[in-house]
Amino acid sequence: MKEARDIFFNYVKVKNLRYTRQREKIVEAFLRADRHITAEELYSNLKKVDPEIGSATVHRTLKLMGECGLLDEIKVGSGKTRYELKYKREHHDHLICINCGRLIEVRDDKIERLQDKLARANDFVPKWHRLEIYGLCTKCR
Amino acid sequence: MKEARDIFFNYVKVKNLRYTRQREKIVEAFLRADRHITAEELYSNLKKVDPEIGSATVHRTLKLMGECGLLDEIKVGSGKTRYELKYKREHHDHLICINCGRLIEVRDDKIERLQDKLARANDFVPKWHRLEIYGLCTKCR
DNA sequence: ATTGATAATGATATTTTATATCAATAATAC
DNA sequence: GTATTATTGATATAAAATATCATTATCAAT
Repeated sequence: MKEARDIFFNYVKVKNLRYTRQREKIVEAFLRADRHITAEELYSNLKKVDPEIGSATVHRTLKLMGECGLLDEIKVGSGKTRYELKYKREHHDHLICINCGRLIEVRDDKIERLQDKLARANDFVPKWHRLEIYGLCTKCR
Repeated sequence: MKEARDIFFNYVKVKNLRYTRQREKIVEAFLRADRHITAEELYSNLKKVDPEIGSATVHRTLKLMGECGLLDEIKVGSGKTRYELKYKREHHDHLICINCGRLIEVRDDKIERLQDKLARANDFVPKWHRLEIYGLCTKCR
């Protein structure tokens, strides 16, 4: 996943920020990580390999990644924010199991188009959206 | 809005909970309030009239109202949860202006049906959903 | 109406997640 | 190499929600 990395470090350069060891490690760990990871999980992953990284820096770097469009914040359920890689992935929606918490990614182009139409019909310029369908997954019903 | 009130107090009765002065006031204030109110806002509304009500009780009562299906929790943006009356209102989605924060309620039956279909196609039993479309409203574009 | 069991309350403490502070350090331009 | 200043990590703080707990209030049984 070389390109996503480059997006980030290009953003850093453009904004006259600095290329640091920590940022590099955090970005790479994020790109390697499971989808929908929390800041805390990412921090503890990194901690194992490199105990010299602070959680504040993880939060700060995730924020930067958000600013340059690399990830989305997903706030759902327990108040813990989850971060999801956005760049170069097709947009998708989520099915969320209310019993076990499983997240399933789905997509339906017809829905996407209708959403756009709906927004425009209300004199609204859509930029992005979030659709979460709550219910029971196969295992839990 | 008598019926919503009754839903709540019926739930209280069924669960062998108690009918208290505070619960009554909180529920009625919520039903009178603007849509998408926060716990804090509701608390401060109540405080003006009845300084004897505690914020913990407001939170607890909102939770109860959620359990009996009277309201939805909307977690968006700032980490502050907003509560929205659900009972006897048609389900709707939200357009959210990323500039001024305006919330516009919308609904499209075709989208609703497709969402249901999408969930079932994934072996998922949908219970409810949330669709938020972010963008710019008329004033802000 | 009185009483007994116990649910509910409000004040406060605690938890949880994210952000701010700040002295020390490290990255970059010159 | 040096000066400038962004970044870091530890820690404190903020902000929202929940837990604790002694006291009070509800309500069923009498």
